[in-house]
Amino acid sequence: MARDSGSRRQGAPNEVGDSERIARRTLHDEVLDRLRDMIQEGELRAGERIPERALCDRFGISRTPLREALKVLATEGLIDLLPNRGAAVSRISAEGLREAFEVMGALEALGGELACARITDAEVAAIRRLHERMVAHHRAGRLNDYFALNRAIHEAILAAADNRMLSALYGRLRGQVQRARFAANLSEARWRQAVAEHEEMMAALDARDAEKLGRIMKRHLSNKFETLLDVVGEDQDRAVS
Amino acid sequence: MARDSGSRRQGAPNEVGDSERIARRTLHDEVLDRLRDMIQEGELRAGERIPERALCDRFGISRTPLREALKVLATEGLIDLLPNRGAAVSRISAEGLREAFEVMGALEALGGELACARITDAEVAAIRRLHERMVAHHRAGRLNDYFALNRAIHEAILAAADNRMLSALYGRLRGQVQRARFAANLSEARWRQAVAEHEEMMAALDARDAEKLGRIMKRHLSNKFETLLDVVGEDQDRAVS
DNA sequence: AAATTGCATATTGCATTCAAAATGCAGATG
DNA sequence: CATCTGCATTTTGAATGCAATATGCAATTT
Repeated sequence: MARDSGSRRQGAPNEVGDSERIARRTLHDEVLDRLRDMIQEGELRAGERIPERALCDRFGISRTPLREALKVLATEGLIDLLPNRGAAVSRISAEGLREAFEVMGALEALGGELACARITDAEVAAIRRLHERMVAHHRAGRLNDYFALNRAIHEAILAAADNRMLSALYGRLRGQVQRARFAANLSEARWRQAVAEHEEMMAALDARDAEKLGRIMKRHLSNKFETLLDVVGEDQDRAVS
Repeated sequence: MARDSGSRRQGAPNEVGDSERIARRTLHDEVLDRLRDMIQEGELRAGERIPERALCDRFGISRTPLREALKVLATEGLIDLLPNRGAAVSRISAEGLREAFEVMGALEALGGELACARITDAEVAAIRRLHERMVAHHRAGRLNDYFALNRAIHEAILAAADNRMLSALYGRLRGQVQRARFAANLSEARWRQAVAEHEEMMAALDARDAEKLGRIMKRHLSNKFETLLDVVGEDQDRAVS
């Protein structure tokens, strides 16, 4: 297929900062990350077909590594594989969104509970600082900064839970869900409520009250889902993303 | 590669009972299931290398669909992919097992809670019958039958929770974990305890007490993990499976 | 004799090729 | 005029081929 040069390339050299080690990624891995991003960033829209050939040309690779990446994306739930008919970016139904949020709620709660048992004082202090900054962003109405800190806090708690499987699973679900960018619209009331819940979370975390933190985080996520439904509107059948 | 016949085969026709629809599965799907089984059944042991060529010969397929299946198994966590060095059945560390059980506990609890809200009387009655049969197996000391019913009960509760994502996730984790066949040895004391917990579960389910059922199921799984650790022994570093 | 180097072999990653299924469209049929 | 049939085109599924990396072994050096 006369590619840029007939020779082998060997992955973007060293994207991680790991200075000694020479990073040598495989093409399918690279493509996988790239496609995941494209889907999550909305560059590929839900329901959109993914013709193999077009992407191959775009990435300058052959179909083999691309197809391997597609199989993986399918198991991650980001695309649907229609036998003999190619791949399409998966649509998330309102139903699927509910399911994802229910599971994420349970995972967040678990993260909170485990974190209470395992977190160090220093880590709590660090999260506290993130929290203060987040509250400041709320006061100033800086939604994007608020979301960034919000996410950082949830990730810090998960990290403190010291369960890689949990973090990985949660990350995957968030990836599936965040395509529904309810984020953009958030009523002032909902926003205040979310911040209040975060205050509660901090209190429970300070007290190392696992039960309580778990409950709050579960409720927090449940409310997040309600917010999303508000934004999406009433028709339950419409694909959300 | 001179296969059995140069021609295309088209998957085992119609393994599902779906009588009208002609099932036409792809090779990689078929291989995927087959490999998953082989790993979970212990036909491929943990740590064992998986040379592509050997499996291709064995299945009578080319490397392409096999490699696609391997990529998927890797994302499912059943195998590790070493760049340029092939695949190996993943070892589960005691650490990984703990993580998996923590997550499964949260998922079971969620399943129980949701089930309480959504389950019908008929479904409860059906689970009750499964429960009675399971108890009978316990009394008679039929471990395998007990396990079968045990699993059926947990699956029925999950099904009643009406959350496909939850069921799928749980199934995957169980797949990773069940290779550690602690099942075989189970002290009488532990067994009695498990049955007692199931009694509690039934009571909570009858009362539709979501909180309580969730708590019990979480503890149930936590105990299951303890049991496993008993069997595995004390050295934390040894790979369990 | 142990360690190291160089080479032959085997295995993996990817590109390419070939076959089967799906898609689109023109003409035929009612 | 709408629908159906048959063929050409496109696209997917799988096999094969080729280059690069890893592996194993023997000869060499100290």
